[in-house]
Amino acid sequence: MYTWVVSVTLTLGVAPHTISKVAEQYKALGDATRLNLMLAVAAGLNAEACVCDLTPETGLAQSTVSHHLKILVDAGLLERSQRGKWAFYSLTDAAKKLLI
Amino acid sequence: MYTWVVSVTLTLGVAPHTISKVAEQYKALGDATRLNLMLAVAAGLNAEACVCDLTPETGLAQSTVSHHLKILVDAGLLERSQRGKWAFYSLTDAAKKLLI
DNA sequence: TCCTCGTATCGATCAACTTCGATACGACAA
DNA sequence: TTGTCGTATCGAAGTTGATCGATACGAGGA
Repeated sequence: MYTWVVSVTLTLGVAPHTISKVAEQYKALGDATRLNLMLAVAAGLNAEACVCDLTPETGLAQSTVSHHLKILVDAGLLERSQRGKWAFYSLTDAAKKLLI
Repeated sequence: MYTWVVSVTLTLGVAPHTISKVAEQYKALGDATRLNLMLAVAAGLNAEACVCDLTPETGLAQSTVSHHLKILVDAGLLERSQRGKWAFYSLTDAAKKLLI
């Protein structure tokens, strides 16, 4: 009984093995703290931000913010680039497509 | 230090009090089982499906499927309509906008 | 080299989530 | 009314997740 799977693949272009990856991205965005982090990065100068700026925004511990950022990077929604002592995060193309 | 919040409100149209609602929708989609349920509903005849059809698809217990459907309804992604003994679920407009 | 600062990782704690079986509810048929 | 069938709710068990403080790591400056 995989008829609906075939239909989805054809009409929506979603292959079964990519569903878990998409679910991972949705799950990463499905937390108010992480969604705020994404919006803060998007609103930052040059659409990027470092942990030192993000941490005060959230009111959470620095280790917690770093943990959330890692989840977003693993989901393919953020990119990390080290410049000097600072780590800058920016949105990936996949994130821009997902965020409205 | 709410400058970025204002910026987001203006450029993306996301008011702070709606962020948690959006996060709830993303969280609802951030589960492979629920994402499959959404796709199964979308691929169903007339873009709707009843629990009796959905349960065999997932391989999970009927009570578990019913629980996931409730989460999707609470998030505003599915609509429930009772017809006779059967409960039919269909996608809301919000869900159609979120799913690519 | 040694120290400082920004960031990541670790371990623990508490809350939230997923799943199940059992059971209750509601609509229809006999 | 009584029984059956589809669905929702409940309670419990095990898993996952969010958060923190402490600490380790790494780059730059003194």
